[in-house]
Amino acid sequence: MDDVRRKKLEEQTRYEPAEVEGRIFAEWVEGGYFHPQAEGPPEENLSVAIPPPNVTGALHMGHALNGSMQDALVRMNRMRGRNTLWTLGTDHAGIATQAVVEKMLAAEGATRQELGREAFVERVWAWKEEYGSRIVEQYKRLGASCDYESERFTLDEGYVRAVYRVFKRLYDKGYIYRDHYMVNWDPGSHSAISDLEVESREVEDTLYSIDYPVEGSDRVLTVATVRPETMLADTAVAVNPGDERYADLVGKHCVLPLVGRRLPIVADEHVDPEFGTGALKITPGHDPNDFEIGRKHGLEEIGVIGPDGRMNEGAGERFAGLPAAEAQEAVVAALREEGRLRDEEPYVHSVPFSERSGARIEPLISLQWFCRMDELAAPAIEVVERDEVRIAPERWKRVYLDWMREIRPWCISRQLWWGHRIPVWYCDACEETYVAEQPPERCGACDGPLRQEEDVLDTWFSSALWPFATLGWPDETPELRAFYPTSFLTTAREILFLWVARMVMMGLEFPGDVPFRDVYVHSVIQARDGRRMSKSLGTGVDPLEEIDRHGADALRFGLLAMSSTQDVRFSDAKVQQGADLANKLWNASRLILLNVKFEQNQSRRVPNKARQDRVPAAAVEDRWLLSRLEATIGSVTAKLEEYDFAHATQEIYAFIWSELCDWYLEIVKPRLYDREEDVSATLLLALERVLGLLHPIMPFVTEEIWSHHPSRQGHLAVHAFPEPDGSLRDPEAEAEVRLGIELTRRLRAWRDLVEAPAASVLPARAEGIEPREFVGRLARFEFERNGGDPIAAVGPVKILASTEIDAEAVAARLEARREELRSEVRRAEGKLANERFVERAPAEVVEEERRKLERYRAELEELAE
RNA sequence: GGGCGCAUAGCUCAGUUGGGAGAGCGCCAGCUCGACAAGCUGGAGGUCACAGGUUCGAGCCCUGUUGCGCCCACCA
Repeated sequence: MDDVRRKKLEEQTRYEPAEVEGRIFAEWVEGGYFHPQAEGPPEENLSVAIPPPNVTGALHMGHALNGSMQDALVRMNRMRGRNTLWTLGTDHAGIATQAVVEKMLAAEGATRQELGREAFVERVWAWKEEYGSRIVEQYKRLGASCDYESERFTLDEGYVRAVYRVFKRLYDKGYIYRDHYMVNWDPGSHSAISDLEVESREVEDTLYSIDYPVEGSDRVLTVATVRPETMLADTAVAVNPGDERYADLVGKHCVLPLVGRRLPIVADEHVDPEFGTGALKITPGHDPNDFEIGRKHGLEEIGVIGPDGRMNEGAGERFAGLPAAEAQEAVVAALREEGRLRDEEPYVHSVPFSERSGARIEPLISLQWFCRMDELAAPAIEVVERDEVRIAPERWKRVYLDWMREIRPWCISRQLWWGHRIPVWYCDACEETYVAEQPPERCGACDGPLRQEEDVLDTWFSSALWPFATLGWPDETPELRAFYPTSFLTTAREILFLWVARMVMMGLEFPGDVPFRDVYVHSVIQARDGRRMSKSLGTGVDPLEEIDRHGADALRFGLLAMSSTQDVRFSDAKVQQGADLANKLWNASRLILLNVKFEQNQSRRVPNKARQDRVPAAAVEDRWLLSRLEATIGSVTAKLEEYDFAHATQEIYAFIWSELCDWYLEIVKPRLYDREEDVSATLLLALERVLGLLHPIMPFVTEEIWSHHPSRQGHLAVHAFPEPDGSLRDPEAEAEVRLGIELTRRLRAWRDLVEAPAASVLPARAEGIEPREFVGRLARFEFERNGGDPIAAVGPVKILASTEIDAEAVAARLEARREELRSEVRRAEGKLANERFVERAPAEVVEEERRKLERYRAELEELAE
């Protein structure tokens, strides 16, 4: 060790993540450790495709948690020698990105329409080049070991080819089609959106009851609606076929107030006779249900509200041009004037809103592209049923399957400019349509000019191809051969349908295999107060601030420790715990590295009685430590493999803090200061294995400490992960040291109870056992062969009279313990007196109870006055 | 309307197949012990939401109730 580095170890009593992290990360990247060769079969390799963050995005806690999980598993497998790829990239995020750039334009007083499509798209690209890598840089801060050398983007050249290939093939199979259909129109983003991008919220509206006169009669049908302005588009009135009140009216007509249109009265099961009057106005142009009913009965479809949210010509001169909300007031006023408004009352109901823009959805009929899902879903259902794609926790498997079995056509076209422009060309002259991966020159039929479809594809259409498009599909690339299918996906449940399900369908349809073997659905980290973390609520916790404050390792540890299968509140204490652990490990390492005896040729020595060629004379505590570490490695590794990060972190924390630092280091300090060989070998080996085990979770501090370890050859990031080594297990050593620890604890507790001065060394005599040396040292007792009368007993240890101890405190303590024991004896006796317990409980449980009773009685006797 | 999840220490959460309730933080008391005061040692603190049931025995299994959260769904 050179002097400068040694000096650093000696002087730096606190671990400083800020000083370490940037430097270490640069070393990893320089080492090229994160960029694998495309070799070997996928089942031997490990690959993960990062859920691509939006280019507009900033790293939030969800990314940080997800990234911590993936990185833990990726790093563990890389260290195990698997050829490991973690694909990185970003998503063009159509609506979000377009909105950001439009906002910039607005600040300049411009609009995208003024700019024109081509110039606007150029502006977005320019924006992307400048700001789009922000989130990638933020992943680096987290320590994520992604392959930064081959970053992908859903709009890069190769990716577009994949998207067009998929579109063309699905079109040729007849799955993709164009239709006039009811869609969720988002007036905010000015585009259609899919069902999955709609959320419903409770809204208080007014329910209006309107009288529709029946033609040729003085009867009226009273219908109820919260959106009276849509009555202008009514084309029927429906009643339930079983409703006797209206049986005679079915087949007759109503007259639509204000408009005068004749509306057929139809019978349809959908109508609930219990609701209102049992008569339902039918507006196929502006209500999804009515649309269905309308198609069933062949009703006319009239649109009165346009994509701009204003009434169109169909609404009639009186209302055309008004925004829908104003039109509503005008229609109500007009109805009131005509005496058709029977009633109005407050009404709370759920209303669809756009998740993208927050605007209230305007259902309307428009010409859009759709993708039929039934055929794609069928195999995607099977692979999950057969666990070829395993979804954990189990309950999400059912959620996935339930949704897939009810899947409906997907509206894939968006009225945006930023995205994959749909690869369809129209000939206006002869009405031919061309779908192609490459733009056709001219119309093949009439040689006329072609015009490309204006719409772009839903962003999720391209995201669905992520696991294979990033690997070069549709080409048969070496990357695709080596890394597809990917190994696992960790994700938040909110994109289970939006993204995960669609990847499974597309993976099976195109490369022909599942996109990943495991899906782990992790918890959502809520704000500290239990609300959702959200920018608009101001409840977000910024991961980068946490990294600045506590270090990336601390944040990673904290997030993994607080993760769960259920939602959890963000816990500052867990992040702090991570920071404390990094500091603890740093200081323990200083103690070790500055005191061990080390020579090059003994670096791999393993003290263990089972390894006669090594150090047969190793002390029992050395064997205890290595055995405990071995158990911890096995358990932590298993937990990481089953995505149980919370318990993995807790176990490794407990091992380092309690067993390594609180016990082993304290026990061996005298030997360590003597630079004793066995203890040095034990500590160097243990430290190496601990650093390896913890590295996937806390990569920076472990790498930094490793840089001071005398056995170091190369970076820890590519050092061997500690493999299970059964020869290090030593149950006898574990049992023996455990007894010593127990005794030390009881003796310390006894001292505290009788308020013995902290620095005093008390006289004692051990009977029937020979306590290990450390017991007396750590508990501050001097064991004597003879000595005077005992004044108290702690297990096999008799404590002797001493001027340091208050006799009254001892007496009180003894009486308290006797009372405790008497109570335990009563409890055990009662239990054993219960014949049904003795008869029916398993023999070993009863036997255990008897043993306890004996123990309590023996101790009570020992303490008898 | 359907489905799922959650109620355990002051706080945030663990509790695997039923067999004397745990962690971290916080709190109390004591410690400048040659790594770490972001430390060390000891301690207090819980009718496991409520009510029934099954069982020799229930935080855990069953039924119901209450409260909170999430997802799905076309009742105007």
